[in-house]
Amino acid sequence: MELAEARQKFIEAWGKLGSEWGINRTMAQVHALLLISPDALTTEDIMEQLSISRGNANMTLRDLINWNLIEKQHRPGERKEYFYADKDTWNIARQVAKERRKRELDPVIKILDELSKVKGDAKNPEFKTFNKSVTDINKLAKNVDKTLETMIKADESWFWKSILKIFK
Amino acid sequence: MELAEARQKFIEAWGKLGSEWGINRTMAQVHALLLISPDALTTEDIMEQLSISRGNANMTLRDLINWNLIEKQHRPGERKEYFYADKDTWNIARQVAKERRKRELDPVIKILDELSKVKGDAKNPEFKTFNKSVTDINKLAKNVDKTLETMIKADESWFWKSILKIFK
DNA sequence: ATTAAGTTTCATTAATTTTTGAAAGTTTAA
DNA sequence: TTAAACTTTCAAAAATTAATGAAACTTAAT
Repeated sequence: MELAEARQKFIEAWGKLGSEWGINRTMAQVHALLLISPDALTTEDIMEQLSISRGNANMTLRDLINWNLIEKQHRPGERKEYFYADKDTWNIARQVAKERRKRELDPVIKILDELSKVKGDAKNPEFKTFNKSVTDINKLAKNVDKTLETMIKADESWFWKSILKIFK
Repeated sequence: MELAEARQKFIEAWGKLGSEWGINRTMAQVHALLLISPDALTTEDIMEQLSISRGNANMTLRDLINWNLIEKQHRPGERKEYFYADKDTWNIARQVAKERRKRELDPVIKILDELSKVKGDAKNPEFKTFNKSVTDINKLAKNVDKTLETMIKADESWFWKSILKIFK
């Protein structure tokens, strides 16, 4: 396979995975493109290589910056802005984990905590079932939360060494 | 908070979380409703409680069955079909992990394996960057895959005890 | 065989999400 | 200042995804 074709496939695959996981396809594709670009790219480069509009490119780049996955670079004597992606896969994974935890898991845990407190008649099957499901899911969510917390702080080789050791 | 209100909130929260993770909101809500229902429900019950159409209810229930999250039940002397959700949270988590791994992670690993094999000029920065990103992501994806594999097979208390022990 | 109860399908409609592109806004150098 | 280079915004359009509901289908009891 030619490098050009392989690059294209990578961008597509990353875009597809992104969209299956609630991340807009273009955002994932722009990220993929930057990941395999040795040098920082301009908005124009990105628009051209992915055939997307200026508005779309701009919004997407802003989002990626907010997720801390790419950074703006400036070059002396130039007005243009360049965008560069952090190439450290472990940083990327941690960053994504961090953002999604904050935006999605934490709010749910907050609600589950509240719902765990709801009181009711211990004889009422409807209450019992509700209570058990909520409590159980809450516990699971908290375990996931703690694990993510550790992962976010952890050094990559240590993390996988530890995980894979128990699971060998 | 009243039980009825709490149930409503739970259904909403589960629906929202689902949609953020690429699972259709209605599917997550039907699952939530069944999770907090002590007895199996009919299509009619579900249509009514969530105000959705018969077609939508039917498709959603079929999907949930395919994900192995709910089961059809029949009662002697009755034509109606009843739907009942597995209430074991750990089973649910494993089941979801299993399905998403099969549908989403495995195909990406397959592509990454192919892309890792692409040969190129070791002096070409474009090739070097591509190769490094693909190889690194591939390693990460395989570690995740192994961890999921273990989780899918594991007993809950063992799994969290092991994980949280290293991370305490 | 007929019918009534229940289930499934799928073309159409509705809702949501994403993208466009032109206009407005900013910045910097002359 | 002015104007060129570049960035941002956002209303409208397009694309995608989900939901509806009526008709077709299935099943089982009479």
